[in-house]
Amino acid sequence: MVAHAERGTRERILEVAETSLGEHGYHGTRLHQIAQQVGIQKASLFHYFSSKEHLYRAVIEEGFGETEQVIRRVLDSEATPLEKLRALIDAYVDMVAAHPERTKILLRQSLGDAPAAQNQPPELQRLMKLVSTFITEGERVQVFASVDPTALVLSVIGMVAFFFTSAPVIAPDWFDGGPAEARIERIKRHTFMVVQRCLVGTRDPSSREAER
Amino acid sequence: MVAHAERGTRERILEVAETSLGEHGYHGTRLHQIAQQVGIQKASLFHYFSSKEHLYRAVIEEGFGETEQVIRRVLDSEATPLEKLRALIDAYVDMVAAHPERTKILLRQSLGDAPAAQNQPPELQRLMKLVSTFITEGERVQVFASVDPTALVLSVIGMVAFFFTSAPVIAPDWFDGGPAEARIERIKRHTFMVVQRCLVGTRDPSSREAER
DNA sequence: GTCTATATAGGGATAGAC
DNA sequence: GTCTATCCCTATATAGAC
Repeated sequence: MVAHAERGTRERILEVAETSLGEHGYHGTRLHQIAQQVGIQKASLFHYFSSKEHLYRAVIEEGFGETEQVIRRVLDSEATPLEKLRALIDAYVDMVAAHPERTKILLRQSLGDAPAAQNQPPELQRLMKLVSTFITEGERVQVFASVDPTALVLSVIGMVAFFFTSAPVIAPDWFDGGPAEARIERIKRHTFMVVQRCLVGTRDPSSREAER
Repeated sequence: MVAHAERGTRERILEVAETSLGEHGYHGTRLHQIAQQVGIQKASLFHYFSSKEHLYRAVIEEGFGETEQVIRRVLDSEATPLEKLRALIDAYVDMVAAHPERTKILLRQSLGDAPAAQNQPPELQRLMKLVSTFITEGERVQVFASVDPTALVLSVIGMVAFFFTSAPVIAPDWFDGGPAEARIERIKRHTFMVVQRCLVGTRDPSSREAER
């Protein structure tokens, strides 16, 4: 929102840490390297974050906070459920594409990459609820076909995250073919296709219009 | 296939290591703990594997080898493409359910959880090709609708893996409700539903029967 | 093949000057 | 608020006896 040509050291640390945590995971991340990339000494990190674990928390919270805002903005908008669905997927895919490291952290987090105690991230669960409630509501109003909403949301999160984080490794030909925008479009289209066929389903749209 | 009441120490190490690597990732895994769980001294591990990295490779190879066998068996069987599709999903879901740790390793591996050099696992890429070729073939013979086969395979891998590895953390209510068998069935049904709607698509089955 | 003991290194974290 | 120096611990790996 604000032009920040001059970002504070704290922000730079968070940014570099996000990349490193995504790339190497919590245990694979070296504070030494973060400091080096920021251009300060390792000891100086401890002026901003009292421990590696605190730094990790800060990164997580920033990432999820932003994601949640994006989701909420879409859900609170004035639009039909189907439009919201598309907007939701668009926004999510854009976010993942713009911040693949953040997505990797999300995936790692849900694989149990955390330092012991804090394995249950309330942020993630809250996000889940938010979206699956939307789908349940759509079902209730008979706009969506009846499916397991949680399963569907999990599917989409897993699928899209997998596209951007794992596909480069296990299907490089597919991923690297063409420019980034084309890839993003392709993934949006595919994802929406899948969701739509599940939620609007086998009945074709024309017959559904008549239904109401 | 063979009754193995007496397994060698090497096998026990591999088993324990698989669990630990799945749970904590490469960098989070402590050889000390593996040894402890096996019931030997840490130093004894080095009699079987010359380094942590070699142990990691061995675990990976064993896991993927078995997975590939399962997939091949299904693809080589005598069955219609649609039956194979269902068998493929069933087999994959069963495998993931039986070895969630192995699946976590797969996910971690594709997130880049490897010790530097070996980031490109040929096993994974080979597996991908195997399945997407099957789908392409089905398309060519006009049994399947025309979709991006790679995207679809990635979707299924990502989705199912996510169900078993991440859902327990981010949607515990959904995951833990009821006995394991019911959960596995639920996931199979959902996954097949998604794939079927994508591949067999909007045309309904009755009209397709007439087609051939 | 398994042990005890030890080498060696690297990583997180602190102390204290500037 | 950033630095240098250093503490302390833990982790991988090796040496060599049994």
